[in-house]
Amino acid sequence: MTSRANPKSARRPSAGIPFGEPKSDRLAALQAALGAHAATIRTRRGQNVALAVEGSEAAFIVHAGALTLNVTMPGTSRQVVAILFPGDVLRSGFVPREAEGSLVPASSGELWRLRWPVFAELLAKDPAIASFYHEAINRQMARRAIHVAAIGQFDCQQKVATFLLELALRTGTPSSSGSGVVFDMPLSRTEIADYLGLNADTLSRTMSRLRSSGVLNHTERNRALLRDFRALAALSPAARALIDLHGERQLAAS
Amino acid sequence: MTSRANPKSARRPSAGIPFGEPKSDRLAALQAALGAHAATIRTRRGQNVALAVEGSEAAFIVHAGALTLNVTMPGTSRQVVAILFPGDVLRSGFVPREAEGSLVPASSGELWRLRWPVFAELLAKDPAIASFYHEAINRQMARRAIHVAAIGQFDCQQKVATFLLELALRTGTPSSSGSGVVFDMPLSRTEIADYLGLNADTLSRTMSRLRSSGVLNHTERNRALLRDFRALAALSPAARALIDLHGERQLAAS
DNA sequence: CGGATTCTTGAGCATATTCAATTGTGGTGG
DNA sequence: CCACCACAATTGAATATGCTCAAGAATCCG
Repeated sequence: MTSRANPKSARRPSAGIPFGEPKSDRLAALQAALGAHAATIRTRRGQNVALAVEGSEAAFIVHAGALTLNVTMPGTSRQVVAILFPGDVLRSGFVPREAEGSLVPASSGELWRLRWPVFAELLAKDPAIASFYHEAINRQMARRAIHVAAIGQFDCQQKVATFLLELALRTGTPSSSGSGVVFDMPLSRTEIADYLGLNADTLSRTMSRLRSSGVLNHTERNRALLRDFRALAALSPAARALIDLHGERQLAAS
Repeated sequence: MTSRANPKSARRPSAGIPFGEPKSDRLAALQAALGAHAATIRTRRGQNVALAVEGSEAAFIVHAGALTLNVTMPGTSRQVVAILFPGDVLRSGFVPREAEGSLVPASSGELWRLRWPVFAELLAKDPAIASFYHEAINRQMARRAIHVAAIGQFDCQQKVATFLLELALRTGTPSSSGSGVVFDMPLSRTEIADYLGLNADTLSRTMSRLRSSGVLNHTERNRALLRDFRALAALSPAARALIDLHGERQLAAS
């Protein structure tokens, strides 16, 4: 990982856009290191994953698929606190009690679960696991900072643009037809709205506007084609931060 | 630490309200364990604390005082991502690059700083340090979840009530005159507004309303007297979650 | 193909923002 | 000690942005 305050980091905002590639090799190595300590959970959209194992704290590692981490305060609608993708880590204590926390798969995938004390032990013993964990926490904290800034300061269109950008960077692949990016839409409109602190109606309107302006294009129900990446990036104040964050791995390889 | 999903945790929402007490003993023990590895930084309100040491990542531990962690996306106003109090931990990687991150003391206090690799080493070697760190991350993640829910879903009054509640629980002490709680207001109106994703004008209006309804009372400039804790708690959907989160230490002692 | 769910879209409304004027506070120097 | 300044906080009136509610269209699923 490059150092944070490197005065001139080798980012190329105008050149190739760095899209997330599966880090399956690294996760596979991790799985080997975790050995028999981790329970594998196959996830299916909408089911509820229990945040604790038999009353004790647990650690989760996302292997495949996407999940939403939700919180609901009494009298208000649900808030999607984070969207978890492969490589992300969750400790059940990250969700406040008395807040109706829930972990809900947005698509089918796989999850590894360990009891926290066991995982803590592994963290102390295995430097590779520790490094993975600290990296993951680092990334997730940074992502949350961007998320907080988005829901706190952005207007509706900026929020939506930021969300689409995030999705494109994390799960998108360059489209076969050249200039665009295609990516899955694992979340429903309501879920996206709850993630962005928006009304579902307002969100729908905004996305329609993006579609009619030619930036976006729904091919199928749960799939999107981003026609103009640059135009979308120009709509999101967080574009540079997001590209920097998600392009990190790509940079290391270049 | 109590297990997260203990079916009937021994919380007493209606009985005594658990206010934060200084954990100076635990922090003192930590300081001893950190030994000569940590640099001590005295903070003064408004100064800017560099997030990196000579270009490499750093870890910070708050010993005294309060700090704001800020992020500013181009074209939008600053967002206060978190307010850090004694016992909180920050790794410079938690702040996304390209987001104009800054760490700014809200009051005078003290900060310990280590190079990240050194701290990571200590984490692996010293179980007490590891446990402290994981606890801190746990708490901060949970707090951020509440914060996200607040800026995403709450209306103006709920946001303000939640903020005041958080401050009262984290830094307040029962007032000498009996029923109230007094606490410092380390943040300016603008900073509070940026923390809550509100306009400073709107915030001021809302606080005036709370004051005229008798819940709140400014004694001096940077000090507040919370007259009616229960009334304020009733205004915040996050009240239960916050009390649960900040009352934990108190419970352990009881 | 029908029924349920999700998504879209419009019209009216409410809440928070903007902008500007005013008051209050703290610091500095005469 | 007071006058002065700069800055922070308060408040009002007008505006705008996103929300609510309700109806219709599209999509999914059995």
